[in-house]
Amino acid sequence: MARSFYEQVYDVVRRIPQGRVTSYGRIANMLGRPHAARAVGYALSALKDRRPGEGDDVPWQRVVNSQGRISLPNREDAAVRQAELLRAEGVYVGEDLRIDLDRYLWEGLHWVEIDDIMRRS
DNA sequence: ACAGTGACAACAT
DNA sequence: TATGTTGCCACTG
Repeated sequence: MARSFYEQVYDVVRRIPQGRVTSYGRIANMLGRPHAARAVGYALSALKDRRPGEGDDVPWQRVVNSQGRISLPNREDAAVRQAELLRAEGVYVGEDLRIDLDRYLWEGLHWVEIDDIMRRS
């Protein structure tokens, strides 16, 4: 059976370089689901109740919305934590939790890598 | 099977 | 710019 959408999302996120960020929508596009941005956010949200030892290597803090803003409505504490994690790896995050995409945006994977993730790996 | 849920995004005001 | 609205989606009881 093919990998679940969530697993594919985690695989992509794991490949975001340290100090760079990308958006929910871009990840959805990379996986061939241009309209599944919301589901990507849902997948990352699911990490919060992961079982011990799994999902620890998913750098979820490197995913922001299309405007370059940290998107965690009704979760101020988590938003602040995400900002701190990003600053810790060299990304400038303003007081308004905004990030300059022209400077930190990760363009994404090459199709060969995408194919690898989609199939199996 | 089906309605509800959200860490989205594009568009309209 | 700042909200509000609408379309979309994978996953869950």
